[in-house]
Amino acid sequence: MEINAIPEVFQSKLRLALLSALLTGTKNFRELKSITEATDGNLGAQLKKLEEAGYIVIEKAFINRKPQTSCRITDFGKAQFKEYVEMLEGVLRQADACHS
Amino acid sequence: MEINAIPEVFQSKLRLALLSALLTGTKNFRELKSITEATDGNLGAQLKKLEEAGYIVIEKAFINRKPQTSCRITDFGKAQFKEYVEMLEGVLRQADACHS
DNA sequence: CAGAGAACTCTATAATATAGAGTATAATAA
DNA sequence: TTATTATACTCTATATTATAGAGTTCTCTG
Repeated sequence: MEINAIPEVFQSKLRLALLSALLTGTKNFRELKSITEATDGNLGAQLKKLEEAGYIVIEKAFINRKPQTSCRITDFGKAQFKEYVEMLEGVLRQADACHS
Repeated sequence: MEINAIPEVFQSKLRLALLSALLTGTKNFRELKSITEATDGNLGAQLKKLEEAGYIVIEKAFINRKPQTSCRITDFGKAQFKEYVEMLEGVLRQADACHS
């Protein structure tokens, strides 16, 4: 990943928080809302963007007779997240090398 | 640093690229323009934001009889960048722990 | 069928990034 | 002194994006 080509996905605090939450396991809409304190509308919109970008999958079901939207990060999403962090780590390493 | 409180500064590809470039040493306006391929207006605006946030210092001088704007990352800027990366590393570590 | 809970869609607003024109500055040349 | 040049800035308009919130849809319950 190039610093000049950072995916759109990572340029939003909320999307980053959602991905972070999902990295530790599948979560439903309610849980994500509670974790991020986003409004329904915004949460839905950003989840949709993450899905469209292939970072997560959204599954709808009725559980305990209530609708539940379950969100799971994809392998691609995980890999991209990791790549993003590794790119930043690379920047730091290079910076350290310059001053040693 | 908390995932829900990521500084504004990091929510822009261009600002991130500028900080990355400056982590390896002081650079002038021309160099940053060439590295990021930003327009003058946008570059000036984003550099100003970085300066206002205390991440960089901007120094103006005439070198070789030409005006030159020299940008340098501050200790605070470096520390924040490092904190940001470390926070993301923490997220990854936690995620790995969940699947081991 | 009415009501409740969940999550969505839609729309309007606010915030932000970006482009580009125009401007200020200092040095130099004439 | 005036014109010219290079640099980087300011200002403004536009485009993009995030966000809030109202209203809608859906399924189950009573």
